Amino acid sequence: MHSLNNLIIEFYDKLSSWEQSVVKDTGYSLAQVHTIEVLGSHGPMRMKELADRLGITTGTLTVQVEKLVQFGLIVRTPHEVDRRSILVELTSEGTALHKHHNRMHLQLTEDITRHLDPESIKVLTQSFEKMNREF
Amino acid sequence: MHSLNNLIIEFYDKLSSWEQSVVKDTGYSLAQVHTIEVLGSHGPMRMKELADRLGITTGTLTVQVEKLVQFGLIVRTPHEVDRRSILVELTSEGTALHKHHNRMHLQLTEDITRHLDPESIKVLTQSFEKMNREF
DNA sequence: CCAAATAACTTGACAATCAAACTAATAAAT
DNA sequence: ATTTATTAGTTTGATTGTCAAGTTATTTGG
Repeated sequence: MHSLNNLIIEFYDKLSSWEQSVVKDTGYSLAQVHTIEVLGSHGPMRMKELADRLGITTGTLTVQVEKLVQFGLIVRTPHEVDRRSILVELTSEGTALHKHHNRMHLQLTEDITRHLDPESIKVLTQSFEKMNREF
Repeated sequence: MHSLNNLIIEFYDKLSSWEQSVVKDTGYSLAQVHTIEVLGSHGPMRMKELADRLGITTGTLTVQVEKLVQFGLIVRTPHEVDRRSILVELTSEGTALHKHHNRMHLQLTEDITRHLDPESIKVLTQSFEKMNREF
């Protein structure tokens, strides 16, 4: 258990470093790419929901979104029923960035699992499913 | 492979959120606790090495270390042979913080793996070992 | 209908960060 | 051995990410 704990911490650290270097190559900041990632994987959403998912306040997000709009990565559209809200969604350029980032992630997953046999990958997948449920 | 990739991303996200909330409870910042963690798990080291491990510049670290010294979590001692260098190490209070944080991590690991059978834990451990080697 | 809650925005104040310039010490080259 | 280049750490100035608190517009609940 102790060693598994250390391995998880090490895994997390290495993933952080990897993410940082991959993001740097895009020319956008970590916070910016993270925002794109959330929108890309969950679809358009309100400011409030996006802020919650990112773990930041809506005040911070307002500024962040402003920049991403200027970059042409996202657009703001009024919410159809709630006029207080606005929907944030990716432009085609934002979608392209998300897809690119996703491909990097997939490539990493392939790279780090290349010495695992099919049975281990199966157990690993099931274990991640169970662990993710317990957070 | 695709689903494993998504599970890893989800795992990473959840671990990030967990870390953020656990760190917030300590009253110290994420960057500060991270510094303590590295010193706690690798022992005293020079500024340069610490900066490299944290993925920041020595300029940033100088400021960061200054604060941690003021908090009484770390101390600076001159390097015995290289007079350009400084060794940074945890005080007993810093060590206590590290131990506390470590216990939180261990508890989390126990919590998220509680529905895994011993054989899965074994495979999971081996898989993490192999994956960590491939980064 | 009105009070309370909610969504987004604005502003002011800090952290954290980097790059570049700087000092001191060591290592390398000739 | 003397000079040159490299390395360790610090300082400074600018930028980014962040929050808390206050603002406005809208919706919801009593």
